[in-house]
Amino acid sequence: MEAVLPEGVTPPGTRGRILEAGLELFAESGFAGASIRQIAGMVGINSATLYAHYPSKGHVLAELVRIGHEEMRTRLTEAAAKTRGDSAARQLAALVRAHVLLHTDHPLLAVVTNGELHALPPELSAPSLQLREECRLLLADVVERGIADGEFELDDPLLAVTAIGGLGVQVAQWFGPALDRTREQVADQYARFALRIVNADR
Amino acid sequence: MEAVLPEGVTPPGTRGRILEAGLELFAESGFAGASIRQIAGMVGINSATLYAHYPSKGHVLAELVRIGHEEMRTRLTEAAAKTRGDSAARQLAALVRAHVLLHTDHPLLAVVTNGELHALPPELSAPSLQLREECRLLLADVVERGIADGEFELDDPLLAVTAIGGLGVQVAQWFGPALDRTREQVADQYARFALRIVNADR
Amino acid sequence: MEAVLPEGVTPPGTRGRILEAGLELFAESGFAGASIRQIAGMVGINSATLYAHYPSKGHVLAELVRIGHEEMRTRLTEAAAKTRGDSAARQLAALVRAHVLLHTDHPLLAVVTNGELHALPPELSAPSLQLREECRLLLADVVERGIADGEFELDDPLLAVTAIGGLGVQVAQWFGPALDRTREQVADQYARFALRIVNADR
Amino acid sequence: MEAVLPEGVTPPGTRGRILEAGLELFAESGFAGASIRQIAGMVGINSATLYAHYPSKGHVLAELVRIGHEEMRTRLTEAAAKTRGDSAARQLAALVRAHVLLHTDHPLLAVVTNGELHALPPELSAPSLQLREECRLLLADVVERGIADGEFELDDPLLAVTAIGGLGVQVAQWFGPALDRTREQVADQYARFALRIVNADR
DNA sequence: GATGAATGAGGATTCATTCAT
DNA sequence: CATGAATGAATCCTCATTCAT
Repeated sequence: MEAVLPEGVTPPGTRGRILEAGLELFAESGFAGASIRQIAGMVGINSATLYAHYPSKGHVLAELVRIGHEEMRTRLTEAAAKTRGDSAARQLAALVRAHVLLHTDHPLLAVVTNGELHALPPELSAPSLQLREECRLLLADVVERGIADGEFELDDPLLAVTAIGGLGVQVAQWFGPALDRTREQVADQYARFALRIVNADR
Repeated sequence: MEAVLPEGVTPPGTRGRILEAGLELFAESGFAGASIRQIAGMVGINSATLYAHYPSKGHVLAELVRIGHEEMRTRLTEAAAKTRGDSAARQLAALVRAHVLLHTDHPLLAVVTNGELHALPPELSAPSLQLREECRLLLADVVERGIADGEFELDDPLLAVTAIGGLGVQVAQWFGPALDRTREQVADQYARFALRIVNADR
Repeated sequence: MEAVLPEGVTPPGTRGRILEAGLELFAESGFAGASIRQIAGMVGINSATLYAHYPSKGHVLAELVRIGHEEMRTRLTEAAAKTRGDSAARQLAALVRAHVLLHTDHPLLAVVTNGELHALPPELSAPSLQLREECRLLLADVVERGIADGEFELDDPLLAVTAIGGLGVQVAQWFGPALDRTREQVADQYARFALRIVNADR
Repeated sequence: MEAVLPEGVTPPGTRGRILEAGLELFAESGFAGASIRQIAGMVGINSATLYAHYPSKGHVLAELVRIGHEEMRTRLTEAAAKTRGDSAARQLAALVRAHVLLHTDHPLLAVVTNGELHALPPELSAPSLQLREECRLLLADVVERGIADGEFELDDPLLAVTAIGGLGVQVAQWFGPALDRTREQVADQYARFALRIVNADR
């Protein structure tokens, strides 16, 4: 699978190509399993040259993780903003659609962002953890509003939020050209699943 | 988190302790990130001694992955057997409950089983991939039966099966004593989410 | 004994010093008995640095074996060329002299070249084996010509060629400053022995 | 090539099988290149069991080297004894025949005996070095007698002795079923070569 | 920016050997 | 006699990183 970073955030030139190579290799082999020489080899530079662009292997991962989380925050925030004032159901659907599309559009980035965060020292992972919590709150707020409005019906809202978030995350594990569904089809279906989970799809 | 292997499958003595240490370390750092010396250190043996029990680091992982997939197959098969003849909804609930409980009871094993399979050479991963497909079919069959019986209502059964499967898998990422929910509570809620996804919870 | 490589073929700098150290140690302890750390220690570098110059221990041996065989081919070919048109006896003497001098001048290289070839994987030893066969043919042709011309008298030319070749090879086992013979003296005597073996020294 | 030890000297049972396996492996890979586990594996015993028969890997080699040198001494002494009173030429021929036959009959043993002696600590190699010198003297004496009797004509007897000895040693490198010569044919030819070297074959 | 050479630490694995059973 | 488990030392080699050029 090709490593695609979100538009506009990839640094130009060698820096960007290092990031793309790192993304692909970290996704495939994990942070520990990918070597600086592999990354450099994929970029076509000497491994020492990498240090002219990033101070360490960890900083390459850190930038990827940051980009991944920022992209998530951006997309979810936009989705929430665009549906401000709509019913909780419509807003939830928009959030889930955005979340799923994030994972269909950047599956490798999602895999690295979610799966390799543990490899970062706390001071590098902290900002990402905060973004993640922000996003969770975005979702949780909508669910709570839906309950308050009587739109949703849930015994355990926290588990519902967790489940709906998990649904989207899993998409990165399997979405690809092998599947004969478009990103839109998956997003629509998953939004519907979410509405059903909160019992808004009656 | 303590590394707990399913009952009855842990080899006795040093072999079993190696497996437990490997489970914990592979879950925490990934296959490449965990060293043979770390594993041996956790067991309290010299790293060379490990080779009296397993021919390579990969074989330790392979056995863990095999155990994980066999436990999944066992539990799902049992759940299906116990509900043979029941309505598709009851059977789906039983399968999801079993799937979720697998992930609450052995979260580390699930993380390793799902996340480190790629580190195995194909000949060691093939048997596990087949078990995984078996389990997917178990779930898919129930969903199809539910549709045929008019119990379930779904536009895209394949995506629903994927989503329901993904729900359970994600549980391993967060379930733990920090959460004030019992394994049973999570399983019940998730079973209900699954029924809602297939629109059987009307 | 000091490890002396043929003039002009030693790579400059560290690469060459690695080769010389390898030569000495492989000759003394065999390929398996010499460690990469010993070689590096003799050169005065870290053992990891060796891999900046050769991809593996085997490649160090391979280059030595290649140099040894090429030097043999060069010397024998030159000797044959310089005596083109001479009698078979004179040409045989020239070949044996060249062969013996090769072994007095580079005894360690000969020991490694002949004795450690088996340690190389086939794809690395094949070129050397071909050079060796070339040299054997050079000798065999002269002997056959001598027989055809009536200069030599032999029941079993193949065994004679083998014996004469073997004579030279053995020189590397004992020639050294301890012996009070010069390289020229040994070469002259051995050339004479060869002529006697083919019964040209009547 | 099968590892054949001289008759009557192989210890019975496991001890002997260890010796044969060691012979084969030391000949193929050198002392350092052959492992105790390989030897044990070839014998069909656990590697620890080997220590019930030999106190160390070095002692296995030491016994092989001792057997090899004793066999050489035995055969050469017998050849000399059987030709006591004969002309120097006949005795030289007998010695060379015996020497060559030793190397056709036990090529692996010769390779190990000559090529791996350096791997032994001095106190284990000393006895063998003495046997070797004994054999050299046997040959040197005959050559000197031939010169004194006027049978042989040599400028440099020492080199001649070395050359004739070397001839035989080399036989172990190539003699085998691939060659369409019998052991007797090789021995006869080489004896003749030796006589020619000393110029007794006029 | 880029590189080749260098390094100390550590990787997985094998070594010869020991010992309780 | 034989073994399985154990070990400390050593194996080859790769690691991330540095630095002079």
